[in-house]
Amino acid sequence: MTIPESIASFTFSPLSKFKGNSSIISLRNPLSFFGLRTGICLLQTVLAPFHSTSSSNCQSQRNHPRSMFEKITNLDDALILFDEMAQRQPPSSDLKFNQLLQAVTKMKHFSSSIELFKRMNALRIPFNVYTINIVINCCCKLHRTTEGFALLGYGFKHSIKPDVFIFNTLLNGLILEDKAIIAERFFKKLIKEEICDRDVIMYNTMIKGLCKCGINNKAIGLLKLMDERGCKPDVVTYNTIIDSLCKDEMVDDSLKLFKHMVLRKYIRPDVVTYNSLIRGLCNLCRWDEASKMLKEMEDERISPDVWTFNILVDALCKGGHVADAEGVIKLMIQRGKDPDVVTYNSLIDGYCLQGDMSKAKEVFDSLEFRGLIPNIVTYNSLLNGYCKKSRIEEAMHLFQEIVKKGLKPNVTTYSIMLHGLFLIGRCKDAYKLFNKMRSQNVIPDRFTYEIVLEGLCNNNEVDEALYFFHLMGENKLNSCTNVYNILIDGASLMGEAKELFTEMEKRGCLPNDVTYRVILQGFIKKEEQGMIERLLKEMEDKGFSIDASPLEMLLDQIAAKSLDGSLIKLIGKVVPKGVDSLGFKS
DNA sequence: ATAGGGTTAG
Repeated sequence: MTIPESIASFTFSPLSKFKGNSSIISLRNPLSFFGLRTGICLLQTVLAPFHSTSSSNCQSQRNHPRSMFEKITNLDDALILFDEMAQRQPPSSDLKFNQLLQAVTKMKHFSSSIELFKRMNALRIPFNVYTINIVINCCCKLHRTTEGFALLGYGFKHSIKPDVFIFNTLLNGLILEDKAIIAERFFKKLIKEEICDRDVIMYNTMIKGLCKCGINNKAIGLLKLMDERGCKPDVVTYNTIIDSLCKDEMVDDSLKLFKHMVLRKYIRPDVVTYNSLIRGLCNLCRWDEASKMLKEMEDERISPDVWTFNILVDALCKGGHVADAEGVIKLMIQRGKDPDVVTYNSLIDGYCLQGDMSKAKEVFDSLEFRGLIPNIVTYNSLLNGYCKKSRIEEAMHLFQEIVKKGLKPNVTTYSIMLHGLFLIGRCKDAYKLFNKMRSQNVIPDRFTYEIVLEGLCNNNEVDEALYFFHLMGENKLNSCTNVYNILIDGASLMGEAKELFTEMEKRGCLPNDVTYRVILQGFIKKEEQGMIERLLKEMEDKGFSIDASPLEMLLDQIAAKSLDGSLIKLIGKVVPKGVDSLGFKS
């Protein structure tokens, strides 16, 4: 296979010629993705041919909105128009009302849409199956799918027979709310009892649901099944699974599916397909392949969009190459793709990661001038930067600004702040903030709990941590292994640790390598021969290997004769393969 | 000719 010229000019840069191996360079230096010297010459080469035909002419095609409702860009105008339409004699058609409702929905004012529908009913303005679907969709987007189902009944009363659109909307609602089991039952019922026509969107929606709860195989199974049943999968079907596989770091499987789609099924990939794959490859630092993909999409006349550029900017920033990210932003502007707030959020994140808070702040301040409005993610990035540098006062100040700007701090915002407060030992303030979070109805997630528990442990508040942990009760924490690890690590009283260790298995959360490292270290410190033996045996049975740090501690203590040499045999069985220098035979 | 599905934050 030949490497495209434009990539080659970049990949086989002067340095790699000396080494005669491009992959070494790219592994060690992700920068090679964008050229060694300036960082962005690859992108320039790859992306240049399309420069003149960039999508600027797309805009001119949209000079004439299909309906006057597309002109409505803010909620107030929509509400005024509604009043006008409601008073008009003769009254506006249901078509017009639907268009208005849809315009409000497109602006994401879902509750307002529902309110308008209620007013239509109060005013006895007639509605149809489209109206009902728009409103059900609003309920679903607000995670109020139950109300969506209720509207179904309301429609029946008004002789509105639900169609496949409505059932798909509801199915999607269930999946948005993570009710996959109910969704699957609903889906099967629709199909088995032939309640409505089935179409590709119904299958796609169900496939998304399966992917969302991590059962990619089942999703692929359904993909095959729909094909067999004569419902042809389309690019969205494949995109859904391709993206899910990429997110689960199964990029090779994803690429296989991609090839299957293109070469066997003759389905043309689109920009979303490429974006998913490029993101997946970047996340695994497979830069060369990512740039090949970029080249491929250009060859296929699929123009990178703002998402594509944002993915590149984000990957570069996360890899610490902020200067290159800045270069990509210049490039995207050249190509007529205006950077959005997501672009700059990544950049802010990148500067924060480098610890360059003044640059981060500079980018943040530039948003206004660029006509962009910072969102909660923007604030979270900056907050995180300040907190990590223990600049808590500035963080606090920013936190207050969030509320002033009419934004709502979310679970991430609070978690970042809590982390910052614990970092500088302000446990009391952290506790206060935690309570404030609860009073604002922001639900802590597993990260929040981990931050609180770790924060307390690090500040020698192990008893508080344990108390807090038990207060959480049966609260289902997905990563409860992590939580136990933190607590076991924090509990210097080893009796407590032992209890937690037994308790975690009882609660169905399995110890992992971190658990064993942490608990082993504790018992080595306490020189508890018996417990160490038990743990080493258990590790051998479960196939865990010992970490470098407890191993070193163990050997030191054996050498100092504070632990018995008979342990050596057991240790040999849990030393990871490849550690031969220590003279163990496994 | 007015409704439904796929890609980015700690």
